[in-house]
Amino acid sequence: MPAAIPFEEVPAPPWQSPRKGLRKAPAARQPLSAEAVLSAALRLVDRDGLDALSMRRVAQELGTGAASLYAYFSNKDELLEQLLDRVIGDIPLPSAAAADWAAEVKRSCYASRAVFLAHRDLVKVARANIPVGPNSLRYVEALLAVLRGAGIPDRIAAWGMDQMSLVIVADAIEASIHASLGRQSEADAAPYLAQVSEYYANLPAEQFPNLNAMAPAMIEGSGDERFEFAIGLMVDGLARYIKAAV
Amino acid sequence: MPAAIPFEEVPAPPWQSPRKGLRKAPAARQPLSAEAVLSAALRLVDRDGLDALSMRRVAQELGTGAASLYAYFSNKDELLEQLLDRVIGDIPLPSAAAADWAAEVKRSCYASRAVFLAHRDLVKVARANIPVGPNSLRYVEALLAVLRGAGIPDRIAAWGMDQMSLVIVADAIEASIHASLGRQSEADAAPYLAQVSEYYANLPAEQFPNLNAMAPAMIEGSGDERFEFAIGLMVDGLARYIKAAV
DNA sequence: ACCTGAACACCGTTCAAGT
DNA sequence: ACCTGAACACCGTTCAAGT
Repeated sequence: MPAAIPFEEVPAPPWQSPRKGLRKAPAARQPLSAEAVLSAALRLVDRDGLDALSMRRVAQELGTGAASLYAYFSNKDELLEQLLDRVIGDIPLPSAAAADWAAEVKRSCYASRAVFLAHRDLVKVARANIPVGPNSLRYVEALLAVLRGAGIPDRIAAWGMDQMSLVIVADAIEASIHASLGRQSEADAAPYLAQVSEYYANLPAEQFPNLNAMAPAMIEGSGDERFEFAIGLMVDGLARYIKAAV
Repeated sequence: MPAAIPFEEVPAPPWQSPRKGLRKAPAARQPLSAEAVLSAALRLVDRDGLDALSMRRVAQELGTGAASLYAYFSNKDELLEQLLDRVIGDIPLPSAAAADWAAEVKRSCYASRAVFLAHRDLVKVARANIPVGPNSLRYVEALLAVLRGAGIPDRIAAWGMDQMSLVIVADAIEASIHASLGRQSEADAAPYLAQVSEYYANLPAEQFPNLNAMAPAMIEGSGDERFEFAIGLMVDGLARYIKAAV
C-alpha cells in the first residue's frame, strides 16, 4: 500500500482560496495539527458515518472547541476534501507495465471502490470531477499512464477517466447508502430486494407491462456484478478508440 | 410535455414508512396541501438553490410554521423525494416506436439531463437507484419498453438503465456545481479551465509527465460533448448485447 | 502568535396547547 | 381534527478576549 503524500508536496491550485491559518505543523508540544484533525475526523466517519462529522464533534474528539479547527482548515468543505484525498492515498496505483491494460484498469476500479467502501459514506463528499489533492493527482497520473500506454488518444483518455471516476463514486455512494440501511451483505439485502421485485410485479398491468415482466430481472445480480458490468461497458468502450495498431 | 402523475395513482411501496399525516387534500378553504408545499419548495430551489431549501423557509413561503409541513410529509427527505419525482414528470417519455432505438435512448438521456439542469442543483437529492415515485416509474417503464423492444436481454436492460440514470444524475450534479460557481456558459468557464490546464502543465515533471502532456486534453470539450461521449459509450455498449437477429 | 468561550444566525423535528 | 408557537438539540462560522 502506497504512503499518502502530504498536501505540502504539491503546489496549491491557484483557483482555491488560501487557508487563512497555519501552513506548517505547529511546535511539537502542540497536540493539534492538520494531521491530527484529519485522523480524528476519519475516526469519527468510520465509527458513525459522514452525517456524524461536525466541526464540533471533531473538536470534541480532540479535546478542544470547534473554533480551533479553523486554524488548519478554512472551512468544513476543505477539511472534507483533504480527508477524501487522504483516503484516496490508500488506493494502490495501477501499473502501466501490466500485460493486459484493460484488466489492469478494471482491477484498479474495483480497488478504488473497495477503498471508498471501507470508510462508510465518506465517498459522498466526492463531487466536482477535477482532482486537486496530491493523492488524487498521483492516482490520476498513474491511470493516465496506463490509458496512454494502451494507445488511447489523449482526449478520449481524459474523458474516459472522468467517466470511470464518476461511475466508481456514484456506485460507491449507492452501495454506502444500502450499507447504512443495514443491507451490507447480499443476505441482508435479499428480503428488501424481494419486496422491491414484488412491488414491480404488482404494479397495474395496463400501465406497467415491462416493469411487471422484468420484476425478477430488476433485482438480479449483486452490487459487485452490477459494478463489474458498468466498468466493463466503459473500459471495453474505450478500447474501441485505440489507434490502429502498428 | 406529459402531465405529472400524482402520488396517489400508484400504490405506496411497502418498505417505506407511511406518512403520519393527511393522505388526501384538505378542505378547499385550506391554503395548505402537499401540492402547495411542493410548489413552494420548487420555487425556492429554482430561485436560491437546494441549500436554501429548509423546512422553515418553505413554511415561511406559505405563511405558516415549519411544523405544519409535517402533516403532509413525514420528514424533509420525503418532501425532497416527491419534489424530484415531480420534476422527473417533466421529462418527455421515449417512444418504443422510434425507428432507431439507440438514437431514441440517447435523445432521452439528453432530455433528462436538460430537465434536471433547469432546476439548479435539485438533482443532488437523487441518490439510491431504485425508482419509486409515480413519474419515475412511468419513465422507467417507457425506457424499458425501448430497450426490450430493441432485443436487449432483461438483465442487461435492467443493469444498463441503472447505469444510464447514474451517469445522467452524476453528470447533472457536476454541471449544477459548475453552474453554481458562476460557470454556466462555456465562455464563463473558459478562464477557470485555462487555470486548471496551466496547473496541470506546471506540476513537477518527474512526478507528473502524463498530466503535463495532457494538460490541454484534460479540459477539452464542453460539458455537452463529454456527456454525449459518456452516453455513447453506454448505449453502444448495450447494443453489443442484442440477441442474434432473426 | 496562538487559542477558545461565547455568541450569531441558522437547522430538523417534536409536542403540548390551542382552535 | 387540524394547526402551530415554542422548545429541544443540534449546526458552521466569527470574533472579542484571553494567554
